[in-house]
Amino acid sequence: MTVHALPASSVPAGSPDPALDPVPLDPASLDGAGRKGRLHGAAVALLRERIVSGAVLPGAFLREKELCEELGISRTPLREAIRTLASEGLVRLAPNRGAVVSALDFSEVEALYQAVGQVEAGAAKLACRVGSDAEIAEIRVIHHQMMILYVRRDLPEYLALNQRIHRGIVTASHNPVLLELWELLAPRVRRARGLANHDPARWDAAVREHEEMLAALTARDGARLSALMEPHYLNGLTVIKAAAERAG
Amino acid sequence: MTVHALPASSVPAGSPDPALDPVPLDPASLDGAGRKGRLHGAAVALLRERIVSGAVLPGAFLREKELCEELGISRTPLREAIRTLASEGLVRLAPNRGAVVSALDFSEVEALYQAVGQVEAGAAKLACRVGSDAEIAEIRVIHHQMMILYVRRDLPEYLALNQRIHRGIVTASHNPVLLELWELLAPRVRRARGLANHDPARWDAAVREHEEMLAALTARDGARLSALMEPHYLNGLTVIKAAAERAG
DNA sequence: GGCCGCGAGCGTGCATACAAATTCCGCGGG
DNA sequence: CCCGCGGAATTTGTATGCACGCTCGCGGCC
Repeated sequence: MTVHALPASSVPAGSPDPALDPVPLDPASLDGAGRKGRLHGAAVALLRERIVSGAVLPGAFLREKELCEELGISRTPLREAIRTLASEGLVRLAPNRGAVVSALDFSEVEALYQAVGQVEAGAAKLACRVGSDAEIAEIRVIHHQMMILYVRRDLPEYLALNQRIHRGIVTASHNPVLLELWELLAPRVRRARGLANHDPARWDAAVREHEEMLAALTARDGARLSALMEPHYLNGLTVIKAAAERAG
Repeated sequence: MTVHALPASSVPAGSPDPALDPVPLDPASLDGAGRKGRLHGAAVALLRERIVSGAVLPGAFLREKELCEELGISRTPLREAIRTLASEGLVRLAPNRGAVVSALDFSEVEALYQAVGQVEAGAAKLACRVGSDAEIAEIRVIHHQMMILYVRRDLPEYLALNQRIHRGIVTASHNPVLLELWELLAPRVRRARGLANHDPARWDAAVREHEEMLAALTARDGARLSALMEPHYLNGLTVIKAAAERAG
């Protein structure tokens, strides 16, 4: 797993000292997901993307001073950003010793997928009961768009729409707590997914499962949709397990 | 809105100005649940207890300066504490407008109970599969202790053991993510429970359900235990709904 | 030669000062 | 009498300085 040892992926190698190049933040990371102030939310988004994408390795320490100079912000918003990441489970906080990017062994991923599957299964039951026709129709539209990307073998865009479908089902449950749990786990899922290169056979199977899921959702068969979604994530676990065993 | 006239439950009324009485924090709140430093963790525990117990009403603003003077700490750890509470869903963060204690109407509680029931149902299945005999035996012990408190009509202690049983089942699932989700939701559950005075009829029904749950757990019948636990919370919802309708 | 104690360096935890944003109150105009 | 507007006060967001705790390396001791 050759991840670059260079901690910063966004800073070009032109300026040797990041402190002399105080670009206040990458404006591209200024998405609407920021919670409070602009700096805090931007720092969360940037660091989260770095961890999820694997730009920083598990076990790496997040030193405040270093990140402050790199991002061009102060320690106060950075500390709050790190705390937010800790609540998402991406980093672990050691008392008086800072934050370390959490490990991601196979058992953790298995537990994560079980939990997400359970959340989605519960949301699926509710979505079939209380979801609006418009919401289900939108999911169907995204599904078909995703199928186009499947035949085109456009994996990144496929995964993006895939996530939107799953999120849409949880949203259709009209249960803000389930949605909150799902949003909390979503970054970790994206991170785990990056561990294994997507297996073509698994991709085909996942598409078939999605076809069945859409049918169950259209029929508003909550029990069937729930039974389909709960193992949906676990089915993909075998690929990750194989990759983890190859990597040691 | 008449939020508590007495801001501090721990500060005796002897000193009119809390700023002149910088008791650094109530040592009783210095429990081990604190995450990082002592001040931050203690502030979290104290504020959380206040919200859960209803000492501060929904919709009340958490003004930083006021709480700082009252707790005798600075704004930095207090802000991190508020952020932790926000991640637990006890307060909501408004950009540039501070933190407000989240509302708790019936639909929110219903969503919360559905979510917690789903998490516990998933954990129940796993606990029956991978839980150790020692863990199940401990749950059985607590169950019997709880039954003693039931016949004694000792509601507070009963609820404490009740929570330990539910937590024990999630722990026995050996799934740290499910446990994390459960711990995240637990304060909100305790808070919602305080809304309604416990109904005797519901108490009897809950005890019968717990008897069935213990039987299913002892038999390691995951499907049955899961089917029992998922509606277990929702059954108690009717009492809260009645209380909410009485209160308007 | 190996083990223990100790001090320097580093990094986090906390406190405080400054700045931006929002809200509320008062005033003038319609 | 109601609405719009401007300024001051309050409150959050950010930056920075100080102090404690931890780690690690060196010197002394067994």
